[in-house]
Amino acid sequence: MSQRIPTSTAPTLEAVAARAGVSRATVSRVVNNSPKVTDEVVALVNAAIDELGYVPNRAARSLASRRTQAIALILPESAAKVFDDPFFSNIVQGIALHLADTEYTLSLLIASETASDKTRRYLRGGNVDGALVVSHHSGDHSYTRLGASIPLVFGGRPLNPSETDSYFVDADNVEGGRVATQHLIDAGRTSIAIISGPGDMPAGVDRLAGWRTALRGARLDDSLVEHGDFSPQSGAEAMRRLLARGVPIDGLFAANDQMAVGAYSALHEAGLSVPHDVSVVGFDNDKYAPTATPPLTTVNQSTERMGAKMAEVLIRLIDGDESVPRATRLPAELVVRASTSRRAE
Amino acid sequence: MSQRIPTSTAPTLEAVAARAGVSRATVSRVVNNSPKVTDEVVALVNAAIDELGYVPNRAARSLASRRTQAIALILPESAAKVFDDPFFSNIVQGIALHLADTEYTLSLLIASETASDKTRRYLRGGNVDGALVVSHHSGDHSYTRLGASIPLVFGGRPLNPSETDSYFVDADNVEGGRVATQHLIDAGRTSIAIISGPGDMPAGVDRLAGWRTALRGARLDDSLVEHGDFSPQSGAEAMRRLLARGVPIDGLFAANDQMAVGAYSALHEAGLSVPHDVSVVGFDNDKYAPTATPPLTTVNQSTERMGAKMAEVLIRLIDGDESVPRATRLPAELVVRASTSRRAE
DNA sequence: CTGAAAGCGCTAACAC
DNA sequence: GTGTTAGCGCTTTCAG
Repeated sequence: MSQRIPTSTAPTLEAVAARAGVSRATVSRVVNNSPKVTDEVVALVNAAIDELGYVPNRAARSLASRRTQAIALILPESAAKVFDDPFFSNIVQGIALHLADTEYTLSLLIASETASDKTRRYLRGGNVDGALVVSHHSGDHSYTRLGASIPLVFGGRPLNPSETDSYFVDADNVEGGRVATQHLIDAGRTSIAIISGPGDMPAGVDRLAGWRTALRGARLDDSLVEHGDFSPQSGAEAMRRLLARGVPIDGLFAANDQMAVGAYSALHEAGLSVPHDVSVVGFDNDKYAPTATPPLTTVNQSTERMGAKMAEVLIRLIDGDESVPRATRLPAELVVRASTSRRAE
Repeated sequence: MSQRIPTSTAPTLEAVAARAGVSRATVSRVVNNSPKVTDEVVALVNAAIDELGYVPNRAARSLASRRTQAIALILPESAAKVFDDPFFSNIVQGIALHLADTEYTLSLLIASETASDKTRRYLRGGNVDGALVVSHHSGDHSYTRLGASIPLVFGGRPLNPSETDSYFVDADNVEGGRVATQHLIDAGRTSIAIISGPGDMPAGVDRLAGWRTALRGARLDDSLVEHGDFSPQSGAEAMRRLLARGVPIDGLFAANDQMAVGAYSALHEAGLSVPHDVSVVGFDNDKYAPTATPPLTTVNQSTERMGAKMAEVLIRLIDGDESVPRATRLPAELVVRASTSRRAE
């Protein structure tokens, strides 16, 4: 009554073999879709499998084949805020959904920076066939070295060019920033500021680069730059600093939606209306964007698709596919909402 | 160049044994903290482990010990919205953080209702030592049967009393509902309505029961009930129906924050002010609560702690702890904000 | 195309 | 306390 009896009900491959009147090797072949088995035998074995409700034991399989059929997702952020951020949520979701169609299992590792040693051991211990590393910060590319012992795919490009030999998938931040800014330009805005991200985060750097490209292309001033840390508060503060410069501003590109919304309040304080006085474009198309007042024009980077793509690339890597490019960039598309409008002539 | 060479660098237990001059069994004992090993030998073995950078192979260990050191988290919701909901995000986080202190690994399973057969197979295939099942809906207790073959812990109590023999951890919704309502009563409110959840969701039912208990205790009318589906829209609609009854209402308890916020707009339409005319209490203390206008008084159910508790209970179950109670209820605490005020005399 | 045999790396009785 | 001996359930050469 009190012991957990080992599930004697779990049929083994051997039982299936006996039931089907073949050898264990053959059953194994069928289970693994080996092409070299007669159709008849396949049917026979499958019947036995169904009758017995056989499910292969993953540990045994993994021990014998030296593959785990599992991949790790490492979230090195300060754990406390990991899931608050829609960015992470969506990535996880994209990964999970992609994996649902495969035989792979997802192991979630929240590696607080201090525990990253434990994490390393885990990854090197043959627990997973590969790992996905996601972070907003670039420092977390400290995992890079592990790439030698196990396939690794990063979400977001590495900041450091010397680490350019790691695999990553990233939104096309440069192009996204360019398109966002061009939209402002096309609407007749001529004094366009940016609230950029921290200088050590590739996403921020790249979006800034896109903004600059667009402005230079239109021969407009590209000196209206302030930095935030992607939080709404920092967006509001950056906006105040921009306004304090005394230069009239009629367009704003914020490197993410949260800062854009923060900027809203600073603009409001200053008696400026959005989009009339200042048109605003954000980035991310997170769930606050459509419900902001006014709804925010932004760049959609489909984080979910990014997660799926990361999983896809990793699996190809695990399968030894040599043709996978180091960098995969996902297209960024503009989503126009009410925060931008043509400038009245 | 093109093959993924098996990590020949991974030292085995045998190598450690040789290095330390002991048997493999002894190394195994040390690795597993067996009490019956001399301190000297332990030191010797650990030294060898460090020098070699030995990491036990999980598959082998699991095959031999018949334990996987992994647990599954099953999210049976329509996958699309799983991570949008802070409820899930926080639970996952709580689980992940708790597990970080253990030897257990978390496998994420997003089981779309249709795929639940694949999920069952997975769970029965000896892939995990136990599983956590989280859902807003009660139908998902369809996993209950699996409880016989593998330890299972549910998030949220089962709706059906016949399933009362499964393990679950839940917020104390009844008490939470009572406290929320009592707060309104204490503030001098005498006509207190509720926007409850769907009748088939335990959380809704329990919160309603708490509301009723408080009102009856104060001998107040408990007929002002309308149901919503936990969405803001449904909250607004339910509020309109309540107002349409023609009975003056000066207090409202909404079964979750999102419906409370929905009710805000309906009250606003009707020209009623919060908290002056109608004081409002929500439930969940989700992230919209503090930023609503006015900030919402609500019941905090600490979903993150719930996740952690679920993991804790499951692990105790896996360890054969017989003393774990079937039900674990987490205290719900009132968080007072500006949406409630004393009624002017 | 199928079977036989040899492990994968570790744990768990059982002896000593 | 420590070593010996069997496997855990599966994959994988190697024959046939």
